[in-house]
Amino acid sequence: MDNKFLIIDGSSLFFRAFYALPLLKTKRGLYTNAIYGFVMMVENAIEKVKPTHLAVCFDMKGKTFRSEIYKDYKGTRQKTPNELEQQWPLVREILDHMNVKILESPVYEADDIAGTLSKLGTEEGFENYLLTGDKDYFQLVNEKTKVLFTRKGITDMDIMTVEKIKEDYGIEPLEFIELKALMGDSSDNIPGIYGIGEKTGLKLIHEFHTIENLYDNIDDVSGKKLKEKLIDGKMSAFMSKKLGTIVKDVPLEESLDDFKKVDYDYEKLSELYREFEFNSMLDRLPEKYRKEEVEEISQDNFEFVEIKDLKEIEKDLKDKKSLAFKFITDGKIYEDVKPIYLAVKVKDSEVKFISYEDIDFDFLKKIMEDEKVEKLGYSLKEDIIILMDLGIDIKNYSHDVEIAEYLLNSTQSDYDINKISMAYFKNGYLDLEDLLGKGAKKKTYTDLDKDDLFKYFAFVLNTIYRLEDLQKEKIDEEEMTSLYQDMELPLVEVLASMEYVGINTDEAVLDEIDKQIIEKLKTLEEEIYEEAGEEFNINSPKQLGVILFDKMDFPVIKKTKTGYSTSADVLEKLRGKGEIIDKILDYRKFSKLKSTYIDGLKAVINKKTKRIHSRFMQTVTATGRISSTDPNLQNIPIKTEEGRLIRKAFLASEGGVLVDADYSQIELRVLAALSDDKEMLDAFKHGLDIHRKTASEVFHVDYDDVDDRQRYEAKAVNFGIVYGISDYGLSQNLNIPRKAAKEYIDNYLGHFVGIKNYMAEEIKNGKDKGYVETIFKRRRYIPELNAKNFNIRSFGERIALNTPIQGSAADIIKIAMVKVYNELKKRNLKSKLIIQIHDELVVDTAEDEIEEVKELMKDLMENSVDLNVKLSVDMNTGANLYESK
DNA sequence: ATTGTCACG
DNA sequence: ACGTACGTGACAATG
Repeated sequence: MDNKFLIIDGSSLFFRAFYALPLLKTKRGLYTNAIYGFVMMVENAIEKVKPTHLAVCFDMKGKTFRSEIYKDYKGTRQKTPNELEQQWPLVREILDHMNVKILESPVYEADDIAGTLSKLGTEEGFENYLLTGDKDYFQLVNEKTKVLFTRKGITDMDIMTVEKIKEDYGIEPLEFIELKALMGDSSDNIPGIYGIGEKTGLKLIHEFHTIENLYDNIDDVSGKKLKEKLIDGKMSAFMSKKLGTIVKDVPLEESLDDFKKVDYDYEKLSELYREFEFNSMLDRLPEKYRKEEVEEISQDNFEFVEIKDLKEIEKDLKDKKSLAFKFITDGKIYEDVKPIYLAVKVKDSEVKFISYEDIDFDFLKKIMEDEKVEKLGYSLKEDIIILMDLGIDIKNYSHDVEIAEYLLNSTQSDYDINKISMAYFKNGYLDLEDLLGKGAKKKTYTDLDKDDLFKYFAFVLNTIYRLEDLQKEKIDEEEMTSLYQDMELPLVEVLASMEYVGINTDEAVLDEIDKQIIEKLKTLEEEIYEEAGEEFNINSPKQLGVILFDKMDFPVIKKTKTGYSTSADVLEKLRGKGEIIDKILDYRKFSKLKSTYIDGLKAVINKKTKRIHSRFMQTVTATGRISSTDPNLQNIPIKTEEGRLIRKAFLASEGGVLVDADYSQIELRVLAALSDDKEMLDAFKHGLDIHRKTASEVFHVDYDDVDDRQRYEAKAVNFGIVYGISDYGLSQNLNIPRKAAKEYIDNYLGHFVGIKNYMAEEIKNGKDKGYVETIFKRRRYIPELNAKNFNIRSFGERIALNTPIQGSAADIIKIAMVKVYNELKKRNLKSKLIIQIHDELVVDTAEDEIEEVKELMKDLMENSVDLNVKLSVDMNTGANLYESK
């Protein structure tokens, strides 16, 4: 058999792979796109060439002999991004396990080594293949040497032979050196001759073949301008030729025999591919090294039937007491938009579709409320809301693909079922975005062909079943089964109810406040223009910055990456230096109130019910908290009186009151429980004011002698502890010197030793395991903890400290929510849980149930969990949110 | 689509 | 020596 030598230009492939692919990231936060693309290209080339010999060449960092010739060589190269840098050692690790020889030199570049190898190969009569994305290699092509030139993407490859080069460029391979001498190379910062590009260059080389010959016959060049350019650039051309010529006699220790291809270390490769989540790579390995979970999805994934009578599923349900379902709808039922279809799949049966109008709702109610039939779904909250509207009380729903995936990795940006599917399976996907498009032209389900629509939802329902066991297994392995079944799944129904019920909102109250705000804004606007001496857009930070810092010469306190910072803390520091500052702060405040809380809220009041149905989201935050959108009801103003007035628009339902219950210091209590700090536990046990207690320790004064300022500062220290403290952060917050902040912290940790130890332990633990967890085993992976970059690592450490605290508090209130909701339901009370604000619950309470509700809320919230610290709940009632808080 | 700002816990 | 508090969502301006 003939010897075939595959020589790989590692550096160029690595860069090409990185820029050709989106930034892929593993669950642990490892970037893998360059590695993936690299391995893919190498494997493709190996498959194509079937080499007997193999080598990879890399550039090393630092200067090479070319820098001696021209100091600016590669001077235009930008710093490699961090995401790329990280992948570098991992590629080498893979190559090691592929048993490929890696060559690099402090003096020569990858192409010089490759040139030398191809020369060696040529001399021995090998067939040589150079795999690269760099055109420079064309000069190495000869009868025995071809270039595998990667094109756009990572799968396309051109095979460059002598003939192909002649055909494409009309010149000989070696003449590429001459061409580059003339046109230069911007990526390597080789100058060439100014004003000569590929076109002119090719024409000249075609005619004169070498630059020596060109300059010997310079008078034969047509065109005066061009001749001038050539004469002016002669030096540069010859230097560029030197720079652009690939060296072919780099001294090497290895002989060709050393590059003989050897078998891979499959065991190790399989391990790495798993870590990198390279499922398709695993498939290329011999059978016994493949990943078991990778499962082929076939076309039946998309099969379905349409039915006219829902009862057709009844016989299937006889054997399998399990079904997945999804309503297909373009809107919200509480906005009077009815679903178009219902998709159902009884386990192991075909997916069935039925028009919404054709549904026998009594039958639907029967199966949905049948405790013996388990239900599965994806984004079940949406479907439960629809069922609620139909008066159906779903029972025994046991899996929600979205919620499950969120528990497995809470830091993803979305939980699109197609993306989840791609992470578990190999093929057979349908992307909703491909179907509906995005942006302004986004279609609705109604716009789609019925066939496309059904195909997609058939995929969804089939995927729910395919994922069920895999996700549940993982959840079990990570000890989150109880968290999933006893907390998150029951909560889905609670959140569905909160969204469905909504909160009674009085638009007239908002209109009244609006009138006053409009007046205030008008006056402020005029006064600001007056002092600025011109009119401008006060809402534009850019324009405001110009007025304040260029025109009016206020001192610049802080800059953002685009210009001057005009944020409130900056303006705060400028207070007293001019009346305009206070006016801008006021203007900002009222402008915010108007846009977000007057206009914004008015726009989302349901016309028919006069209620606002905020969507409470369960899979958004990295810590386990719930979030609220459209509108966000978790950030209604309270800190300033003007803003707080907005709360008067949120009313109890007719004749009732709002009962508001909030946990007192829940995060600090959680911290006391987690750290088991004796002092802190003691303080809570004795019902002390925790900020006052902190102040007495930080400032070394008696508990009773703490003054207001000290308490205020101690409060900031406590916040800092919860956030993962830094002296700088505290100093900024309190506007005190960093040294003073450091002293506060040292005093604090010197006294609360349990907390100090806990913090160190938590960080170590996070670094070792790659994640931290809450009291109830909710997990958050923190790849930042092992970053080389100080800032990123510090950020990771603060996350490691904050997440267990914030997350455990979130766990606690979630448990309380489920208990309160279920108790209200069990007792058949009219009162409904309608809002959660992280440490606070609001129940829209019927008048005759007030005492009962207050009692049960306090009891269930304070005793929702069993901790070594007491939980304390404060209660308030009122006709509206202003009064109940 | 991104940035700056600001509302909340 | 590094430059920072943790977690969200909405809006207006601007690229």
